[in-house]
Amino acid sequence: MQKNLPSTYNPKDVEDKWYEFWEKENLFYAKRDTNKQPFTIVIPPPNVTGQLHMGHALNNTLQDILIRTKRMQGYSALWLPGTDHAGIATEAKVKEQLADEGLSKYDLGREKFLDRVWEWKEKYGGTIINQLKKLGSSCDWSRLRFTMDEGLSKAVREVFVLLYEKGLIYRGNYIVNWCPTCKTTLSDIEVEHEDQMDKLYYVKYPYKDGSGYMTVATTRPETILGDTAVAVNPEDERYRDMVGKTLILPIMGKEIPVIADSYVDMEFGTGAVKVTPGHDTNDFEMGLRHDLPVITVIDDSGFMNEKAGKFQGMDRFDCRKALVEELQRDGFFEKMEDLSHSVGHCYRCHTTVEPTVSKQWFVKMKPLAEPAIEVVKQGKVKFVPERFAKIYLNWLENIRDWCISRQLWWGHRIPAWYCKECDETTVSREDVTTCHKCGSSNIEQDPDVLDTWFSSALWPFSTLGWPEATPDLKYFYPTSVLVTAYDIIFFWVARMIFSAIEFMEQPPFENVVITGLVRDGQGRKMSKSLGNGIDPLEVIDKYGADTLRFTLSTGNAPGNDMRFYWEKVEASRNFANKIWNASRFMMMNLGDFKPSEIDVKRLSLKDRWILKRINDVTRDVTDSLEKYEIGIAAQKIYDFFWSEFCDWYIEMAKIDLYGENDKAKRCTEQVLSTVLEQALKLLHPFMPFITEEIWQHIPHEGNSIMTSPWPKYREEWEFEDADQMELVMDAVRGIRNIRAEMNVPPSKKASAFARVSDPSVMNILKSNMEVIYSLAKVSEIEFETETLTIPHKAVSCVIKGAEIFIPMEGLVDMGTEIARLEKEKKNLENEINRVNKKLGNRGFLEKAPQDVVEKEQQKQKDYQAMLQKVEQRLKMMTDLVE
RNA sequence: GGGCGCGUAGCUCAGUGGGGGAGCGCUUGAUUCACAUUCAAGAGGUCGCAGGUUCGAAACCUGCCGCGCCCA
Repeated sequence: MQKNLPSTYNPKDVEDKWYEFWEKENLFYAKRDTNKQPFTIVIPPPNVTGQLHMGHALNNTLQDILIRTKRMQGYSALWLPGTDHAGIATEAKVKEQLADEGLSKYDLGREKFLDRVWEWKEKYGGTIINQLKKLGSSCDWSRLRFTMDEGLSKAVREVFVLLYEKGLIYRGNYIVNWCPTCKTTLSDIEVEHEDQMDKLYYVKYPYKDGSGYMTVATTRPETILGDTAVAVNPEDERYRDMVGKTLILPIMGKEIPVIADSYVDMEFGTGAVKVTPGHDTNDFEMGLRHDLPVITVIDDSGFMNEKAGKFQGMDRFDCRKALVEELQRDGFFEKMEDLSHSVGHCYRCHTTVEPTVSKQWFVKMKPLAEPAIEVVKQGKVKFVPERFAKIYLNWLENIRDWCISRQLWWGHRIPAWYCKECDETTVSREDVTTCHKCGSSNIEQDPDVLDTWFSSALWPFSTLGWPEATPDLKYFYPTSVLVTAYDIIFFWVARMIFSAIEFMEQPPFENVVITGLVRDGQGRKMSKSLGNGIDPLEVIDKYGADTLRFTLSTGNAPGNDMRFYWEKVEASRNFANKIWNASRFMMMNLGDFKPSEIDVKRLSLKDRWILKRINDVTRDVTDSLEKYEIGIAAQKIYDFFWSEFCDWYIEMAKIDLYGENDKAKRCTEQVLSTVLEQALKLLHPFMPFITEEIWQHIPHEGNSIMTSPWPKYREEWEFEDADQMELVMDAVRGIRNIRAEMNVPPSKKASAFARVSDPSVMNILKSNMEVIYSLAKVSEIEFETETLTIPHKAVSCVIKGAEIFIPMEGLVDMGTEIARLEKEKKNLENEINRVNKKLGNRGFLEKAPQDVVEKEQQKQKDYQAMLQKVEQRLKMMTDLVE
């Protein structure tokens, strides 16, 4: 065994080495094995153009923890990786690059532009994959997929055609969200609503018959140019007689009707609203109900078009000002007020979204949403934590049709061809050259591409080979769990669920584990514009991937946001170092040790205790991971390793390891080695690199810890008497406490007296005297059952069933000792009061479970005995002072 | 306007029916013997407020206050 290891762990020396080893040994490869259960996770595909950020780091750490655990538990564990073509983002990046050369995408033309994007993808698309490897992700890279791969593109076409044939995809003139900067449509969820301060303008619309005017309130006067009605609520008394009258639209001078629609909020403004079906979603719906004409007055760049008359060519916001001035001049303006309201912005560029009417492709959502609602309601798909199911359901229950066409070039081109001769649309799996109706070759493919999420929605099955019935699809589908952040439940999770139900006839996964966001130290979202992002690669470079992983997996519950702190990183780094040093200790002390099965009959109390503890921890960690309580699992193994294994067991083990008793030594070596290896295995999913590095140094079977079997709970390690260790530990703590309070340096060995009333306690303490000597720095303990003559100048502590005294050789400050005893007395009295109150309550005795009552009764006895001893001692000390 | 979450030690957060926890920070002491990225000891909390359910509430229910997020 290696003995000359550095005293601090250096991740840089080991991480890349082991990752290469795992890859070389093909350990990430998931083999279809009918003797094993499959366990499948598909990665939420990061943008191919992206860089790893903290969100990815968190999300992928959690997936890796789950997949590594299952792999060790004997499943055929597949973690399927890949990237997403990210239409808008990628196109934006390449456009930027072109701009540096003074070119636009139109200068290149579609084909050449796409060549550039592919070039760019080949060059930078691997970045995030390599970054995932740095994190330690045990993905099956042989199955790497990309949403624009041939197979996935085929799946997209198949889905489009099938939905079209079923009438679930249609093309129509409809109101859509338009970004005048990105020059594309956005789906409803790509619009971010933000409150902002604006003005609410009150404008007079005169009646045609000259009987005065009606005042309407609007935040967007520029859209007056496209008004086709004014609406009031049918219940509104004020306007009952006005419905059906005709108004003259200010500035434009044309006639528009007053209509009644229950959508109108009587409380808002004047209770009368202008209706602009061409530029407002709700107005558009109202327009449909009342058969109003649709007039768009703003073009795709956000400028007023030819329908805007003299305002043509003006920016929409400039037009607003100009128009208000004109209204004021012409006497149509009544007043304006400040108003805080919610305005939609483009999620990419933050431009104010312009609702506009245009011809787009849509997915009819109602029929698809219904079964997707059912599977969650019936628990066939479960969210962790559950509350996210509500968010999901609420969205699907109020869903509107999904606009899937995007005015971009990078993406899956819509497989629809329009005939210029007969106007027919041909939708086809294969590219076509002739119209399917009239046979004309004068046809043109739709220039638009599909929303990137359209292909992401198919990810859980398209990546496994669908629409082909591949063996992978058969074996690994449906997947087991999806791990993703709450901000893409609508974008992605919901769409995967309804797509999978439609095409695979079953949901894509059983469980959805929702993660929160990683925020900065002040709780702000990490963002490029704020410059407050922490680069995970920087953390890995400075502290190692294991440290980053542990930082992200502890102290946080599913679905809750977490803050990133360097102090937390350091704490995790310290833990890695602790693991390193505990292992180093073992390697330095085990010499020519050969592992063999533990002989339970030879074990000492400390051995039985630590075996019982690792056994419990094994069960608890396994259970927590099973419930996706990853933070709890991490905390449990952390506490065990540091507080129990290192602080107590290793310290106690030193006695045997450095002692003369060969049998005891061998036994301790055996236990030490067994517990360490088992702890390393439990830690492996969290910290794969350091555990592999150490495991390879210690005696082991197999070629990697990552494919070694996950520890099992063992009934033969239950050891009912192992709790006796607590008594010994209490004695050690008691003595340490006295020494600290009395300022006795550890270099000064004290001798102690123990007055023990309980013979079984006497036995336990006597047979573990060496432990007390060593850990509490005591040179000897003299035991007495009866009235031991204790030196007056001694301090004492009381534990269950015993009193321990340490003579202080004239150094005792009586005042300090009395104060210390008073404090202890008060603590005990408090405990006794609490217990007495409980036991004095008849309801408690009658209704509480028997074991709880018994526990309290035992406490009452123990505390009273302890209090009595403290009081006696206190009386003696005070008498002495007087 | 509707919904969700959070409020626990100085800070950041776990805990969710039966003696209030962790990390960091703070105080005191310790270093040839795995680790100062360490060890030992300690201080610090009417678990946001008010009601209720219960033998028993930080946890469950209701209301309120404060903060945040999502949807419209």
